[in-house]
Amino acid sequence: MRVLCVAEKPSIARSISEILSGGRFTTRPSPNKYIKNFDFDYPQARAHFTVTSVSGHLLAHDFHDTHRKWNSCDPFELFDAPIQAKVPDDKKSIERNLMTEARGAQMLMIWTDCDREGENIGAEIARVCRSANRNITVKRARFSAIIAQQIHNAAQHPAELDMAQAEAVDARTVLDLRIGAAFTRMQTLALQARFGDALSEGVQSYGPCQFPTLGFVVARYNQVQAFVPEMFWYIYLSLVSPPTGTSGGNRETVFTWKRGHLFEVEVVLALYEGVLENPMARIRKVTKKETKKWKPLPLTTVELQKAGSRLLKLAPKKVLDIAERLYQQGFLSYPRTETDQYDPQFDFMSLIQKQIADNAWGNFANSLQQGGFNPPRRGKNNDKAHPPIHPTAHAGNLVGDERKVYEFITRRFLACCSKDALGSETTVDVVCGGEEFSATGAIGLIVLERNYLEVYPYDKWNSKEIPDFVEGQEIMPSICEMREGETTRPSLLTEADLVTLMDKNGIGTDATIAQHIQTIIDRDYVIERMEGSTKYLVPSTLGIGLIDGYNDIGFERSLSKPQLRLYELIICLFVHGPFKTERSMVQVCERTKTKNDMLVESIEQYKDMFIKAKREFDKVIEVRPTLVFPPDRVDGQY
DNA sequence: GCAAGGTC
Repeated sequence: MRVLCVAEKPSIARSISEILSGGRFTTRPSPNKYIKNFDFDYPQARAHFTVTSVSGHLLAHDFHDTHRKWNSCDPFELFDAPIQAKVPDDKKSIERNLMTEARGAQMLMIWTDCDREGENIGAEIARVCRSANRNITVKRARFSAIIAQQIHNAAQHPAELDMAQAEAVDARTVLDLRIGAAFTRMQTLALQARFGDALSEGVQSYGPCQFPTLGFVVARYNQVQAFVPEMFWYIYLSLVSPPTGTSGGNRETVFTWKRGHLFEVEVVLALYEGVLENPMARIRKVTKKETKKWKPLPLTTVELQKAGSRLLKLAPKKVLDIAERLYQQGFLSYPRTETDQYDPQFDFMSLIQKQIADNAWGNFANSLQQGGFNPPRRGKNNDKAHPPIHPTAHAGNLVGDERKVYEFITRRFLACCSKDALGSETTVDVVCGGEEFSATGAIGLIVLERNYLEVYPYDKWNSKEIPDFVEGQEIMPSICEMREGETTRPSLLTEADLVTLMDKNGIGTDATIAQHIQTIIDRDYVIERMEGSTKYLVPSTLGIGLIDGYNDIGFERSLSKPQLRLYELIICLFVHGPFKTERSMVQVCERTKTKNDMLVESIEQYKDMFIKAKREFDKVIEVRPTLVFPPDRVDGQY
């Protein structure tokens, strides 16, 4: 029997071939320069295998020519306009390859990633192969890691494609296109009609991911604007001790007030006067305990992007692009992963070995090999497809940002394989005039073993010595004052904050979060502002106008707030059928519609929102154009 | 000139 195996990407096709053939396969070119066909016998299944791949989705969806031109129709028609799925020109060679290979095979085995999109790509592959060979048997190999045992098992016990998941992705695709195109054209054309091309250049896009993303930025901005500082008062108590042998200058030990700070000045004043009456402080308790600073978790895509923004000062999109390049050069593992736990069989030692050559961290790698190795911590996430991001080869010649990203990932990997840092923390509890104070944490810390910190300078943990105190000892504070302060304004969002929010709310995927942030910047909805060394995201007048505008309309289901997107409901229905657990879904599901009814109904809901939005949109830009553009632009001085 | 999702 001849079996045609098709993976989602060329690298997986090669890995599968290596494992199943034990390294004995022949390679044939395909009409596509990135894709190779691998041939070998697989006696375990008494078959001849050909393994090839696609490169992500084969099909692209768009409207017909009759609706593709912006002025060809009212944007509203896009909710019902026919959508065609076709193989774009640059993928035609991939399609040709599949058809040729399918003609000579009795079985098609789908090896796409085991996620929803993978199921959909699998269905695309099956359609193409069946068009060339209508009798071909279609099977699905299920695997969660590129490990020999799993790959063999998948090859020998193939299952079926999950068409429900594949259809759910079709629903998502169609909804994204309809909603995105309709709202984008409506917004853009309305602004152009009111302000002309010169004022309103570019595209004012709407998308079910980019708008909630913008919504986060605007919500934080509004919080910052609405903030009113509040006064508070507290008692400041400290002891200044003379310098010791090693440290120059006086050392001040601050005892923080157990009450923190209070907002009633009279109350603090009364307590403070009590302290002043009897200012001698008595050491109530001295506690010394071992403490740890935990080494970092194995690296996921989202964490890489956050760290890249916070530590390396690179935009999330840029970090991901660089990681992708390094992956293609063979320096890194696959950079899009949600997994923060290593497989128990993972071969750490040979990867650590490869880093011994490095000038900066080679010695540390060596120490891990000489008994310093400890298994990495295990996080809670596993996408069952890819391991955490780690270096796969030593790269000595990188420069600039590539070097920075590679260095971070490598140091992170070595840190994961090391030990937690150990320290000893002293807490001193003090009573003064009936009030309790204590000095603790960073103040009384002695770092005993730096361990992973030696290779991971991104974490800071430094000793801060505290004078020796004895229980029962009485001291006269050097400073005992009532001080005042103000609550501080929340800060604007950073890119790292935004990545966290999107991740938590399920906006986009690990591979697309960075793109959505880039989109709202490219659209001039958001401006990056540097303050010191931190980059903050500030919404533009346009961004605020759009979000506040939609919020003011008061949709039942907001177009701008993070939420379970409507089509997520449909996907759930496609995949699981009606369910009753989550409240937000109950309304929809109790009606027990069929899947197609659901799709039609949700399009109807979006149509209603569209009509309302268009009406309000026209009204807003007519009556208060400054909500959309800055006053100087509206007045023509721009 | 529109979306979001794959990947090269």
